[in-house]
Amino acid sequence: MLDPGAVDRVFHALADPTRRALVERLGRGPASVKELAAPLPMSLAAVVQHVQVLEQSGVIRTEKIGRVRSCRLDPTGLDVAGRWIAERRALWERRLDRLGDLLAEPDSPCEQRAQPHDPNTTEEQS
Amino acid sequence: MLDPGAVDRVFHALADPTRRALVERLGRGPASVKELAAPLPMSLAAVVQHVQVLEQSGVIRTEKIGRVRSCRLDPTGLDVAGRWIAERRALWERRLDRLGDLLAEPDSPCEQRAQPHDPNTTEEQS
DNA sequence: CAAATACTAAAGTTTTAACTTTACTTTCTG
DNA sequence: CAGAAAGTAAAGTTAAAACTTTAGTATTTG
Repeated sequence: MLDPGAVDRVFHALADPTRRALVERLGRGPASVKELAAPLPMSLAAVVQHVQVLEQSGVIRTEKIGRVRSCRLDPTGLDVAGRWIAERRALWERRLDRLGDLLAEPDSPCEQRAQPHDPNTTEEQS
Repeated sequence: MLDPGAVDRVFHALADPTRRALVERLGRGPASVKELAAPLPMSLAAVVQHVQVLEQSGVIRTEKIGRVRSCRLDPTGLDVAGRWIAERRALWERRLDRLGDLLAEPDSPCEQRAQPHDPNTTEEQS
């Protein structure tokens, strides 16, 4: 259920702004490494390295045809990151639900510090 | 629409495995910095620094009461990352849809090049 | 076939980030 | 009130990443 190594690789891949720019570009369709490098202020070799990181993390897929390596998005990688995030958010919401239950329960068997508490104040956080 | 600075901060924050571990821990409920540090093989000061990165990225919120700083998850940060990912995935799917349309069309005026090689740009020489 | 193209591999440099140590502040607790 | 507890701030150290340069290898193209 979500290989920790895969999670690590994909979040590391997405942490770099250049690599996110590559992903955004590839969202508009496949491109060669040369095309990816064109708008970027760095050497082709640097872009090749970024492409390798993205591929190893499963965020993109590449295929070499002749002397051109064509790159395109692969949803597998983004799914790993998306699922990790969704899981954390789900946990957070479950907790809020349970908290809501406790507050709704007028007579909970919960051994809380029974603070004298103004019944008018609503404790809320946004 | 998704401040690039915010995206950068949150993906940088989530790139570190220790920080993701902190987020996972906080998914099970709030905790002090000391409690967060307990299971980790590093100094308290290091954990404080991680907590600061997480807070500045909007992934967690903290509040200091007396001498203890209490930390809890804040969905705002994860939302930023989640939305960025969802947008890329949406683009990818729209593209597949269009491709499907083209393939379904038996008599399409198929433009060969999906990303037209810009006729204006002269091929670069190095 | 010679030159150009599009990478690729390896090594070195530089920047960034993580982590430590030390010293200090503030807030409890006995 | 003395000392412990829980951070915090700053500086230094170390390790990881990003990027460059150089020197290649296949693969077209004229």
